Amino acid sequence: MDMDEPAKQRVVLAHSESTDEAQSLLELVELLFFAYRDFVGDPDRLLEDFGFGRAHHRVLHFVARNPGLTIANLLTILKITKQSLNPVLKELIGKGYIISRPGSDDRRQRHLFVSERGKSLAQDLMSLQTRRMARATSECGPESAMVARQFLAAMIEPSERAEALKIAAAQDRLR
Amino acid sequence: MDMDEPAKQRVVLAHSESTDEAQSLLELVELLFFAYRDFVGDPDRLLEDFGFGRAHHRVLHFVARNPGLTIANLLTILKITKQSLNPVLKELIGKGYIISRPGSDDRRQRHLFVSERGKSLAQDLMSLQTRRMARATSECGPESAMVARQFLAAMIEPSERAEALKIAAAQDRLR
DNA sequence: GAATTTATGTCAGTATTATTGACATATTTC
DNA sequence: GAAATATGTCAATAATACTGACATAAATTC
Repeated sequence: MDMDEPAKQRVVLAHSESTDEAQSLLELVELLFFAYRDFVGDPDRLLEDFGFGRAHHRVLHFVARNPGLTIANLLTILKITKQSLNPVLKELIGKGYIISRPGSDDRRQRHLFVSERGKSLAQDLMSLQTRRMARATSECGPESAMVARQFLAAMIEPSERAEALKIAAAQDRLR
Repeated sequence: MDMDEPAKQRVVLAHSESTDEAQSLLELVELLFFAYRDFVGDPDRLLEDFGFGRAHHRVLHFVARNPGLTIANLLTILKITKQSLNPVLKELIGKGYIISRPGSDDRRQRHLFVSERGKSLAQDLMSLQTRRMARATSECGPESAMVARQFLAAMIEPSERAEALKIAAAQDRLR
């Protein structure tokens, strides 16, 4: 590095903005990657025993949390196509984890519910993930969970945030 | 609810533990799902323009952040098999985003580096993700980022945590 | 009441990313 | 020289996603 070229150095600093700040953001990005990897790893192992995958987990989870959900609702939450959902949902219904009922109001719609079996599996999967959250909370202190909650919410796409918060705040019907 | 059956109520409470606590953990689980969905959504759109997928992103990212990484290192970080990595890495090398060099110490090993082109794409992808983190930080306050960092680290599998923190704390070589 | 729209279901073809198992090659270590 | 190690490769398979096309039933609109 040429010591007598201060202009060049200024350019470098301008490009990297505040280095500490940038480094902190980078760390958050990578820690989120690792945290999520382990967060989904727990349920993955249990799901294997049932011949299910992550896609089954997500469907079962949101149906358990939002009984009476329609197909269209579910597709919006999961952001997948009906063609992707179909085989997964069919399998969950076929194996008796989810129950589909035509709507009484609009009979074209299907309202989805978990069976006792589905409720039980959804609970087991959920408890693996809340356990991880509980451990992190106990390590970082109860206030940290509130901050983490706020921070995660702020990461959600603004246009989706209200909807996501509404779902997350759903009365817990799993117990 | 029968007001004169305190015993029953106690049983319910025992099963659900502290309801507020449980509800808070459930919310964290769901918010993490939505946050991560959007977190990976940004880069996905950019990657499409290059004919790359998420797998390419992860490889490019960790090579950019840890120049000289060996294949074995990379497999450990990503927790995938070499057969899964192979086509992705070959494509990144073939298109000139990553450079592979035999180790001078152990010539069986391959040391991976990003090219200028690879560095540039890695930067662009990273900035999409740090931007989201920056937005969340500005919404929740600078202290929140530190708490979020601690909380995410606590979510990582204890046996992996030291390694993950080491990687996340790597000097930023992207700029 | 006929025409259109909507909610769902289904088929076919394809892509990405992952797996296991088997085997090849080069290099290092014992 | 034999064994272990790091990487590369082939084949078969699976899970999860996509687009496009089309079918059906029910609701809505004209």
